[in-house]
Amino acid sequence: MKDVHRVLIDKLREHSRLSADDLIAIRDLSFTLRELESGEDLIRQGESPKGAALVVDGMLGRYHLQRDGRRQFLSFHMVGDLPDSQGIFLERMDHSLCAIGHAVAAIIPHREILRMFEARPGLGFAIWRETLVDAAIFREAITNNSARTMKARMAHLFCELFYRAEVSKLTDGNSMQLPISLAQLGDTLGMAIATVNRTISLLRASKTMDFRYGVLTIRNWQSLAKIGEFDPGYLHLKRAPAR
Amino acid sequence: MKDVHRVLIDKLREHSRLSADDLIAIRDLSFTLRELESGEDLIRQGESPKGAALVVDGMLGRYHLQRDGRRQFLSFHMVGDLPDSQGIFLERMDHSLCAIGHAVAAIIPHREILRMFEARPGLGFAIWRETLVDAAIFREAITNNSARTMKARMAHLFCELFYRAEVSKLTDGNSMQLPISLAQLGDTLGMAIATVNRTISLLRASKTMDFRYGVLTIRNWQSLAKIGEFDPGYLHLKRAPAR
DNA sequence: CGCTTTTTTGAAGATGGTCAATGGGTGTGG
DNA sequence: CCACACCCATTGACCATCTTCAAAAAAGCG
Repeated sequence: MKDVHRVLIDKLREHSRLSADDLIAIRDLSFTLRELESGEDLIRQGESPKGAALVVDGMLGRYHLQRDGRRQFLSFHMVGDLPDSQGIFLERMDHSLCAIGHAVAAIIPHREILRMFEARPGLGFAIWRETLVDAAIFREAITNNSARTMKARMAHLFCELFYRAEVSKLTDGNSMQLPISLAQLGDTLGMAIATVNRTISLLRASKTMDFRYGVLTIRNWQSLAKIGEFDPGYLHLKRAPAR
Repeated sequence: MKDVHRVLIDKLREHSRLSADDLIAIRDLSFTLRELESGEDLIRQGESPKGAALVVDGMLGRYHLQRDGRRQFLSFHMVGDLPDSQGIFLERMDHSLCAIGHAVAAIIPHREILRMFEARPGLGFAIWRETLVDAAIFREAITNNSARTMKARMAHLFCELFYRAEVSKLTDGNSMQLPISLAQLGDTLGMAIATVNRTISLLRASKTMDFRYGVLTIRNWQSLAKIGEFDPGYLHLKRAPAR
């Protein structure tokens, strides 16, 4: 069984110093586990959650549901992320949250989180910081989907996901689990599924990466990062991987 | 002379209740005024600001500077906004901030803001909430630039700007100041300048809006909102305009 | 009033979307 | 164990849209 509190602690320690009292405060948080099958929604646009989700296993994705029923994916979240921490202060969800592949989330009641913030402001600042990095990732997505070529766009997304996974020790050598379909990639990068396929073929041909069976493999990080114009500064990480 | 503290108080009151002590804490904040001419940078990508800017007059814009020198605008900020409040917790700027037309900003030292958060957590929550709405606006921009037609994209941007301006009482009837060039609109929406012009012509022809001489005029809000698929929910405003 | 910047318009070409068909892999039920 | 069905990936062809390039008109500025 996974230590849920530990997952949060490790995540916050990626950038913030936690005191002994901070650790106690985190360990005091209660939660309920929720297991999700691939594609299942954890919360939907318009709803008002009473708790915040912590990714404990697998991956979650945020998406806007459009009028015509199509989806626009906004971001992907891995173990340790708090993908709907905004719900603590914003009443209604302006987007939905679903499982990308099989996933497990711990739901922590807002009221306990707020109590923790009052008692230990530093923890509030640490989580605030998380939400700010989130925003930086959104900003980068705006630029990615608005100003880059299809090839660069896709390379950038893969670079970001792999880099973040590596920082959180979720990679396996040069590979990582990424149980996402081409259609979902299209809904993320704003391209038609045919283009997604052709673009992936191009990247494969360039020997910089491979993506098959829900597994992303990096073959040449330097080249891939160059193609995707990937500069990890916007992730605001203190402890960057060696690459 | 404008009352800088009042600008911030009014902004926070758009969604948060402030106590008498909160008001005192805000009034205790010191600041330095900075006047910017059109296009001038307030802070650049990579720098580490020591204070946060509050828009006191005019408009500021955030943008990514790309390798090839082109810009991608990320958001626009009006009187009352704190466009770089993220700088309080994130060391380095991952984007730049410039004046859109003539503008005035008040720079408030981070250290005083942090002291205020410790003393009055509720004010921290109010500003945190601001940064979360910011993130929601970024999310909407991802969807806008990735999944909408050129016409819808532009209509949506104009709807958002006008709606936000109206909430902050910055409109003049059906018009607002928007001293932005077509080239900048292109760098915002991810379209070539020729397309920007042709798209604006389309919207003009539809009698839903006009945009000339740095002034945006709404002629038919309902239609424009429909064209842009604009639903203000993501702005998380408590007090919505009558429209 | 002359200069610069911005807007406007036209035409050609590139790019990506749409549509349609094929193939591979997996799971189910007979 | 095989047949079938379904989902997803793959590929090709055509077409619509947007970008690029170029040039003229209009507006802003000293």
